[in-house]
Amino acid sequence: MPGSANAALIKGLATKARLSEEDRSALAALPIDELHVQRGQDVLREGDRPSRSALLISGLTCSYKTLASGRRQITAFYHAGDVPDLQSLHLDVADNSILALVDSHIGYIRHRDLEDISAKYPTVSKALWRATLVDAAIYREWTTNLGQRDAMSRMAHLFCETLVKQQVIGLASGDSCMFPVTQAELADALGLSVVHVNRSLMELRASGTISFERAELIVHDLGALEKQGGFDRSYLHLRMDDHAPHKLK
Amino acid sequence: MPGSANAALIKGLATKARLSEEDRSALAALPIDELHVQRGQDVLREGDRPSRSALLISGLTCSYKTLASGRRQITAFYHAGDVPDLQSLHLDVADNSILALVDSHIGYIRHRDLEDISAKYPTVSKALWRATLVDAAIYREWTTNLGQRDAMSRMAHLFCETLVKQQVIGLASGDSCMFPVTQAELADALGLSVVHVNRSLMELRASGTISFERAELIVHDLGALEKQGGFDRSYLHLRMDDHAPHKLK
DNA sequence: CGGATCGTTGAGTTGTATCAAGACGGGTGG
DNA sequence: CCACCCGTCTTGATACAACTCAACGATCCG
Repeated sequence: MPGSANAALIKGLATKARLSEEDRSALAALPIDELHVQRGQDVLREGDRPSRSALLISGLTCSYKTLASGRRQITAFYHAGDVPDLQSLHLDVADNSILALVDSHIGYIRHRDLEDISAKYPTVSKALWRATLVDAAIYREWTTNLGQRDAMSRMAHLFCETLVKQQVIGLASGDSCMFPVTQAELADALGLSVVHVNRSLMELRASGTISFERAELIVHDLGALEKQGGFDRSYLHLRMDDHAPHKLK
Repeated sequence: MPGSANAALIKGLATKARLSEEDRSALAALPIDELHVQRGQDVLREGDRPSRSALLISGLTCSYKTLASGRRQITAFYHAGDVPDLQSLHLDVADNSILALVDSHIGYIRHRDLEDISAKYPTVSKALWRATLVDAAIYREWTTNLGQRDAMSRMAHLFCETLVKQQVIGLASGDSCMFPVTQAELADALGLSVVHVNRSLMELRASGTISFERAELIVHDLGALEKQGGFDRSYLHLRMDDHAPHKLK
């Protein structure tokens, strides 16, 4: 189905930047090579020099860094419509890897095509730039999350972020969404041990604010969860204006 | 002295992106309002909607976030030639504050002027974009640092980063540089308590790899420090080609 | 049925935080 | 010039959050 990849791109970008009709039709014409990657497969490896960026059409990916010690830090999760390595457009060698956490559908967009469209449509260029700036804002928030909050709050914060991101792209139903990560992956994202993730998770569940089973996150009390995580969505820089009221609380 | 601010900007950008002669002369003509800020003064506050970005001409600034709990996370340090809030060019409301850690000299560049120059000189636009991408890469590394390394290694990593950044802009003499931060500020950057920063610092000093007194960082054994911190400069995406061999090890 | 992955639990250890207090130095005002 | 204050650094004692190691249970799948 040609164009579905472009639709995902446009939808994702639209949550991060303003797109005119002209921008949309230009983006709709962008050539995108689609392919499937299986769970556990790397989409990009640290040190690569890609000539194209990977759009996530469906599924879930993360970027991560591996240390000499063998430890791993997940630095971000990406959902449908995100371009996890958009920065590779201008940063020649990748400083992180990207991994599919579940079977995913991705689309490759050649850097040359991105540069062409950027040159021709300044507002598209601005939108892409802005998308990378939003990613950066999220990294800042993660740094803060890891540096200042304890295990429970960190986890609550991550769950809030995940829910909101998916609500915005219409992948959540009410206050629940799919989040197919193992506790080991949560541990790597939160800078905690697996055991401690397990305990914090059970504590969160016991408090009645969330359920998290079989890859599904159900938030029973978003207010409580946001409070617990010190979550304030403004760092996501969402464009709420023309976005339908996705049950904005 | 007109132009010294522009020179700082060009020098800083040149470490992060390739600039043609044409780019340089365009940047040299950019209007920049200079002013001094005193130590402890905010250059920008979370929630602001600036219409200009702040170039750091001399001194030291950091970006930080304050939590409801009163805790604070420093998310980055900025040196001469950096533009700490360049992202505000496209991100309307600031999600962090910026603070002068010592008396500093900064220059304001109007967003309108940046947009004009970007429209006219695509390679300048690309250079600015790339500068924000390098910042993002550093945030990713910090997330990893906070999530995966223990106190000593975190600190070693930060010292390596600080030294290398200053070597690149010519502010270091050999393997030492000024780094006028208090231990409390280090604590906020590293996600540690002041007491623990003090102890880790003394341990680092005792190991003979560094000295850190009266705002001066002296690295006696860079190899050992890099090893301790698991430091690999590639995430800084430095352009080493036309940069004089600043004692590149 | 056996193996693999993932989640859960227990026990003991370690890294880091907190609280508290003293030491040092630079600046200010009497 | 001294006395004092304030910010910073240092040190000790204690508490706790999070880690490690180890084992077991539950699923799922071939």
